[in-house]
Amino acid sequence: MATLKPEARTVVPLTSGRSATRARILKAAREIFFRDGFADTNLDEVASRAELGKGTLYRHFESKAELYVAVLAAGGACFADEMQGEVDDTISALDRLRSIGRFYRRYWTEHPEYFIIFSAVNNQEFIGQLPPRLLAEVREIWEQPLRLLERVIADGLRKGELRDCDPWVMANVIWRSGNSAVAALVTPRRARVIDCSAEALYEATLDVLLWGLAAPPRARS
Amino acid sequence: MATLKPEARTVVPLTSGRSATRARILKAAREIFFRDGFADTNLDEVASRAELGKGTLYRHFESKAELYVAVLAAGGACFADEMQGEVDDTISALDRLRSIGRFYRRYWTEHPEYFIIFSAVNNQEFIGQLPPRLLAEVREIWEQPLRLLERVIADGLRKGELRDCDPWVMANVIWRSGNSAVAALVTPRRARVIDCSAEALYEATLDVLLWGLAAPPRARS
Amino acid sequence: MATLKPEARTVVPLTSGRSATRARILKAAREIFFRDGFADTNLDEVASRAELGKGTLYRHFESKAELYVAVLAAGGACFADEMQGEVDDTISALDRLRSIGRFYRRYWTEHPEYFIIFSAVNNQEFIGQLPPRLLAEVREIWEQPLRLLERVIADGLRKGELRDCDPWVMANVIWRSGNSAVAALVTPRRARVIDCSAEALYEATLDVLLWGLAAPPRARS
Amino acid sequence: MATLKPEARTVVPLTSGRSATRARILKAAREIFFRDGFADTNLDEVASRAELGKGTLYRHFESKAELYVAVLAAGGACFADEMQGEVDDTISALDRLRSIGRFYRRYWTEHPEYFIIFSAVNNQEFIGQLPPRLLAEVREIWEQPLRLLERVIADGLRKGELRDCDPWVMANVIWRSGNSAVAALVTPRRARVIDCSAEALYEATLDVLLWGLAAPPRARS
DNA sequence: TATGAATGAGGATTCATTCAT
DNA sequence: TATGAATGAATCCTCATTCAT
Repeated sequence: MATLKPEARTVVPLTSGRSATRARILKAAREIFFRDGFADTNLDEVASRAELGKGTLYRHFESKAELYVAVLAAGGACFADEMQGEVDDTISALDRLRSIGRFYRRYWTEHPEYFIIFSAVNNQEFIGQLPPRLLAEVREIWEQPLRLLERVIADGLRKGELRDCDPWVMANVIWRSGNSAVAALVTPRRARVIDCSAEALYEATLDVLLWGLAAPPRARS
Repeated sequence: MATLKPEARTVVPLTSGRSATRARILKAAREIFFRDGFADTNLDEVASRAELGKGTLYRHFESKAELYVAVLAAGGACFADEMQGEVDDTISALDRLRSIGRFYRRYWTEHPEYFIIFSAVNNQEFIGQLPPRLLAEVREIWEQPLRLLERVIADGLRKGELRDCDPWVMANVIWRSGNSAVAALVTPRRARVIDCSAEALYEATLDVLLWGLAAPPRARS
Repeated sequence: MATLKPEARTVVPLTSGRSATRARILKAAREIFFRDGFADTNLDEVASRAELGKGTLYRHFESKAELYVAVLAAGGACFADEMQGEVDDTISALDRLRSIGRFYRRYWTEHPEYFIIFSAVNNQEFIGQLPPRLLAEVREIWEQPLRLLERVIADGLRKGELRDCDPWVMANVIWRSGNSAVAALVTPRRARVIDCSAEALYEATLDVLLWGLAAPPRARS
Repeated sequence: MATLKPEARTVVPLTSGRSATRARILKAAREIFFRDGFADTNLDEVASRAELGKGTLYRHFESKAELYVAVLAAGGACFADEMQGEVDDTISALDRLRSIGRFYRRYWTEHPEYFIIFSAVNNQEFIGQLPPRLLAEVREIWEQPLRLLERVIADGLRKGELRDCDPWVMANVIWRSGNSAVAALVTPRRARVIDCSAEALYEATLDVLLWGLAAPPRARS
């Protein structure tokens, strides 16, 4: 409101300027996409939640799909970074997988928006409409965590901790089964088709997958 | 106009009259919903594919959502019936689960439309828009196969074939993980976010789940 | 308002039914396109002038451009028919050209809308945006009068009434010069860039063209 | 800010400062207006082609229309100057008209942008939107060449070289017919409604007009 | 019952113009 | 003076639903 002194200006950038606007749009978009899904999200509402004019959205993102993917990319980048940090190379592959499973649960429970948004893409809700360029971008973002899983599995195989399998295929099995369990965690109970404790479901999924992966004879608790 | 006596209903020719029209609508709707998803399905196209006037749709179904659920119900009824017929009580629980897994794969591969349509609901694509009555209907339809799984698991536990678990929770684990693998089977490769052989993925999922469930010591091939 | 007797219904079609709606849209569109030009025409206004919902326009015409061309086609068909009727084969080619010139003036003065609309296309105002199919349609419509001119000129050449020329090229010369003079007639004086009596301009154009075409020695008034 | 003394203006470097910026805007605007027409021209693109900020446009021109007219004015001033230089008072009026016709062809072929832009105004594409002040400006610019034509014609009449006519009206006839032929020259063939050799059309137009103007008996080649 | 024309709210996107820096 | 981010009115088009016939 009041005129700032020149020096004060360098403090402002956090709440104004191009990147701040972009961040506000992403935040608002994430919230609305999460609540309403891609098809039912109204960009007018995104704009007004971001306290910006509608046109401003288009100065930062070329289209609704582009905005969606940008939200997804932001979430994916975060996720991949944190997941990487979670992996402890000093423990067994099975324990690493278990700790990834715990991280997975914690992360998505704390950021359900990203999961739902990612999930929509993963479930081809609107994949058909996505221009190839954006599809490629989404792929790149989400391939990283899977490659990390693949590496852990390959390591476990080398050390004889795991039953024989194709690491890439098994990474996909874990990823998809894990997602299906997380989906229960982040979906409000009244919106779920089948009623079942999401916590128990998640634990059981993790347990079955680890048992199913482990090489006999067992040395686990 | 007047309520018909039950016997009178069976007299109505199967290829004309109210029920035949309904069937044509359901068929057309199933095809288009499958191809385009709920949001992008245009009822004009459904009507013209059914070779019916658009108004006719509304004489048989109250709304687009109602039509969607009716398609889903038809698919679910079919599925539950066939799945029931597949279960052979003379074999072990693990083998029964494996044979259900095979059936699952075969059924959805032959009827991908139903899977996609079911999947959309399952993934809360538009659950928010579904009136509670329709949601309840969907629930009832899809609970049957899960209850069947639950019974097989409970039986396996009784006979000591399986590791200790909550049958209902484990039925949900299998159901969700299985769905996540089927999703890969019925999604065209170019539309999948992550590239992985769907057949290998399905087999690996089935294998891991069964290993994970089986009680040690193992007696399986 | 009051219920009509069944017999009376057959009288109604002129003001209701699909073709009547189409006609109302064409009329409204012609008026607004005439007044505002293609780019500045608002289809909402067309709809409300036609006393129809906006969506109705799209049940009859696929797009704004399609509607524009339909208006043009209606005008062009009328024009070609009447022009054909105007040609009297018993008189000399020069006199036939003169009478076509008179017809031209009369017709466009009575239907300035069509001229303006045609003119916009002719002056490539939005030709670039026109899908090839529509461009071809426009071409076909407007080629007819030119072919008629070409025939009259060729006939005059055969009879030695006209100076040597390429009939198709000369038809184009007359058509374009004629149009440029008609443009003055149908443009309100205040909107014209250069102030000049439109009537005198038209007469002088006709006179110069005919003199310029006639073979010497002259036998004209 | 303050009014500069006339001498001071010539001191401003030609490649920087206010007038150079203005020139760059005009050049960019001319190119884009030419390619896209008034309605479809995007000022963002003009600014970026001029390698200037968008706001800068508004420091030099009050509005899009104002910019359009400025482009037009620049072209018109050029044209009038060169046309004036082309007229050779030592030859006959008919020959002077013919040489103007040649100049006309050459000039517009070399500067199609100006012609298209001028043409758009001439064809009232957006005359309705033009504030009266700008319309007056356009009029003044384009009246000069017509007055020059008028003088040549009046001279020809005085010397008995031309058939009797109103010089101002006839100047308008030549101007409009000439424009209609130039239009063919500067319009890419695929964009023309009617297909006809533009060169032949131009020559034929010139020929017919001169024959039509010349007083009999003829003494022309 | 079947029809299909009509509806109009709704939504994505564009762009000339403004204004704080 | 130059900038370019922000604006928001404007506009084309879609489509689920209604209703007169």
